[in-house]
Amino acid sequence: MTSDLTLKDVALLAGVSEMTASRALRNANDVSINTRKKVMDAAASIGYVPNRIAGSLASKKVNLVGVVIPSVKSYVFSEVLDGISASLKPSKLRPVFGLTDYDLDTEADVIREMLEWRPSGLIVAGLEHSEKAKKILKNTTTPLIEIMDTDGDPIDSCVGVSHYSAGYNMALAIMEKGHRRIGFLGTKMSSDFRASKRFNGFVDGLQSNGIKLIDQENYSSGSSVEKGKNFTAEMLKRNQGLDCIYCSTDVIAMGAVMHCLEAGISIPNELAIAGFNKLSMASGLPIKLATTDSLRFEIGKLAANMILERNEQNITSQLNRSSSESSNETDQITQLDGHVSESSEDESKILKTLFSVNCDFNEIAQVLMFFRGLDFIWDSSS
Amino acid sequence: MTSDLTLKDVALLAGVSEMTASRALRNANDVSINTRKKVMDAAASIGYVPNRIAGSLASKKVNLVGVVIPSVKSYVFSEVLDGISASLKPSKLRPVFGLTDYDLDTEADVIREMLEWRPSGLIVAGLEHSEKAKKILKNTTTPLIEIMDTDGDPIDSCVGVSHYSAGYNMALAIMEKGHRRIGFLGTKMSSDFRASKRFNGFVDGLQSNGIKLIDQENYSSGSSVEKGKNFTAEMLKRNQGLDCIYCSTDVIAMGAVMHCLEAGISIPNELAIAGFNKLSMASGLPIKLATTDSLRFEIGKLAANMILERNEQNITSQLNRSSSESSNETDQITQLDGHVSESSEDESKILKTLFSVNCDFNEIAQVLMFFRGLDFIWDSSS
DNA sequence: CATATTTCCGTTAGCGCTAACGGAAATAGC
DNA sequence: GCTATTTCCGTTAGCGCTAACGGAAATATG
Repeated sequence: MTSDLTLKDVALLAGVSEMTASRALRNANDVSINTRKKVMDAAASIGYVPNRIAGSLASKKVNLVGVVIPSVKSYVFSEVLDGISASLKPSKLRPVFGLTDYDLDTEADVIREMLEWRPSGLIVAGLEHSEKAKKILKNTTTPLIEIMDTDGDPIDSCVGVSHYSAGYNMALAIMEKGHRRIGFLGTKMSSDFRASKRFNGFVDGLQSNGIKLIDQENYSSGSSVEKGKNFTAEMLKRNQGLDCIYCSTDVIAMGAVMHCLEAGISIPNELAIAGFNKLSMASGLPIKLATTDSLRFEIGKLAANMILERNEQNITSQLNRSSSESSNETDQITQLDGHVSESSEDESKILKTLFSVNCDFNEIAQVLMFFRGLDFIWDSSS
Repeated sequence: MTSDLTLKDVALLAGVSEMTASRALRNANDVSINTRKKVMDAAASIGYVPNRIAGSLASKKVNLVGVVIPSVKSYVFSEVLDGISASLKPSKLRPVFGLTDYDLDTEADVIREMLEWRPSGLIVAGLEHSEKAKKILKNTTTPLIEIMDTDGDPIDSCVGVSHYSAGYNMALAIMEKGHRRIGFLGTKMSSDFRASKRFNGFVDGLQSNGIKLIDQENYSSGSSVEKGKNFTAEMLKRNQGLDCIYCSTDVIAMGAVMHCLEAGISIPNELAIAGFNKLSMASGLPIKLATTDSLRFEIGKLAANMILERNEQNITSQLNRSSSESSNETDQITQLDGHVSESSEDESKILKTLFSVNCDFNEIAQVLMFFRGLDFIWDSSS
């Protein structure tokens, strides 16, 4: 309706210069209380909404954090987003989400699009990227946190859990409970690297005891309780004497539980079931699931905090720079740049501390396994 | 690492003007194949990433769609986001999400922040907003779609289902099945308007048959399977002879089912259970849930499509404008503005047709209820 | 009372890109 | 052969805002 209002309109109405109006609206210094009120009132009266595009261009500050994840449908990433939102809420930074659909080419496009906005930080799920994406990411000054996974080489910093270890340790826990005839149920792993790492870890874990998988089913497309239920039924039909199924996620494991409830199969006496993620909705099952906590909320929270820290660093280093002698500034900048690039490239990567994950061995529900997450943060910036 | 590259760098390297470089990179017309390749190569060789902030300011096109929702944790909104993403994917528009935490003041802030980016469209969950938010929304030229709900007055356009009707019709369906001693289980409704509308509709529906709720439990904070399970247990303990529970969401209803499975209560013979949303994960239950489809994906898809349509309209109307005589342009604009503002303000709102929802009376699973969604789109722009 | 300091506001000059126009070169038309 | 058209590229002038500086007015200092 109202054609777009600009600062000029506000300034004219308030009887001040554009600059003063700008300062007043941003709560910057150097404005008297009276004029500030005048400007505020003027802006409110005409319903002025500042143009962030112009503001960001002029100030070179964008205050957006790009978040690149495979999907929002999965119950996994939504909690990551929630953690990120929680961390960023008190700050000026806001998350912007991009979806890759588990496709590396799409991911590269999304990352590129994100960087075109010159965000204050970038959070990307996973350590696997296309060559194109890697090149872009290595070339950028934007703080980058790769999340969810730690099995691989982070480009900048990363926060996550080791999915290989999750699988490996779950295998050990399962065997310790005496199970030997074990099956695996999960999605096709070509595109879900973390699921595939869990699978590999699991197989290796079994192998360490000389045990091999009896059966495995890798169905395509997304996980669902229903699929878990149906495939469990099929797998049990195929394999007499199967005494344990490791599912690639809790969603599938819930389906397995559902089948057992329906078919009257006793858990874990006749069949043990393990999943991954520690989804909250699984906690309502009549039988508690054995699972590994993937610490989704915490990972999101921490990743966002790391971005915040980096931003504060940038701000303070800029302050230091401007407070020092203003002559010969080019040298100063070069030095700063040199320092930053060194610390983020050459510095040996530091293993920080960690989450302590509670063991969740549920005796009441008669379930058999638990797993202590092997989780760490990899931060090249400290 | 590389300090930020600009178009100038590319242009210099390619030996052309900035304008030509800009055109080449945007695949615009008026560039020969040779120079385009030269520019592309130059850009690739130095790893140039265009600055969208500057581009958007100059072209006055932002290509972002703001999406304002209460939460991402809830299994509900993630599917809406998915629908929006699906629709926008083939276009140039990209979704940006903002979370309100079911708080209207936060919502107003988020909406304002979104509009500061001058998005191509805004999708906001719900029809209830703070006065401040309403004022901003009424004042903006940005296409606005309010989603999820239709019980109320949309500011611009809306897509959703009637939650009041969902509750009302579920009550009718339940009574038709012969149930009379009915309880309600849900979250505190002060902040979740749609849940509260379902509740009111449900109570009115029962009332239409002279029936009153036996018991109700409105717990605070979010829904979870576990809470549903525990509160069902409590409600059954309090009320002998309760024969049906209507839950404010499927998540809670799943918990109710879990309790029954655990306690050996037969569904629906001893206790009928109904929910809302038709969540896919509920489809894996040994017993199918009675529920109402909230058409989350479809709503998201449609809302995004409406934004796309509006944008095409704007583009074509701009084309028409520029193709007509270029003199006296001011008049033309005024006329256009007048037309647009009239059609979006004064035009009587049109009830379009809609989704046809399949009835899902599940005989196999022995569940008793179904509901045909009363869903429509409210579009003031057509 | 003169000077130093602080408070406040305006002016200038961009941020990095693109719309719009104009003009030269290449091609077409007769 | 000269004009009309098309193809291609550059120049100019912003988009709406803010950083940085400078200067006047108000206040503090001796």
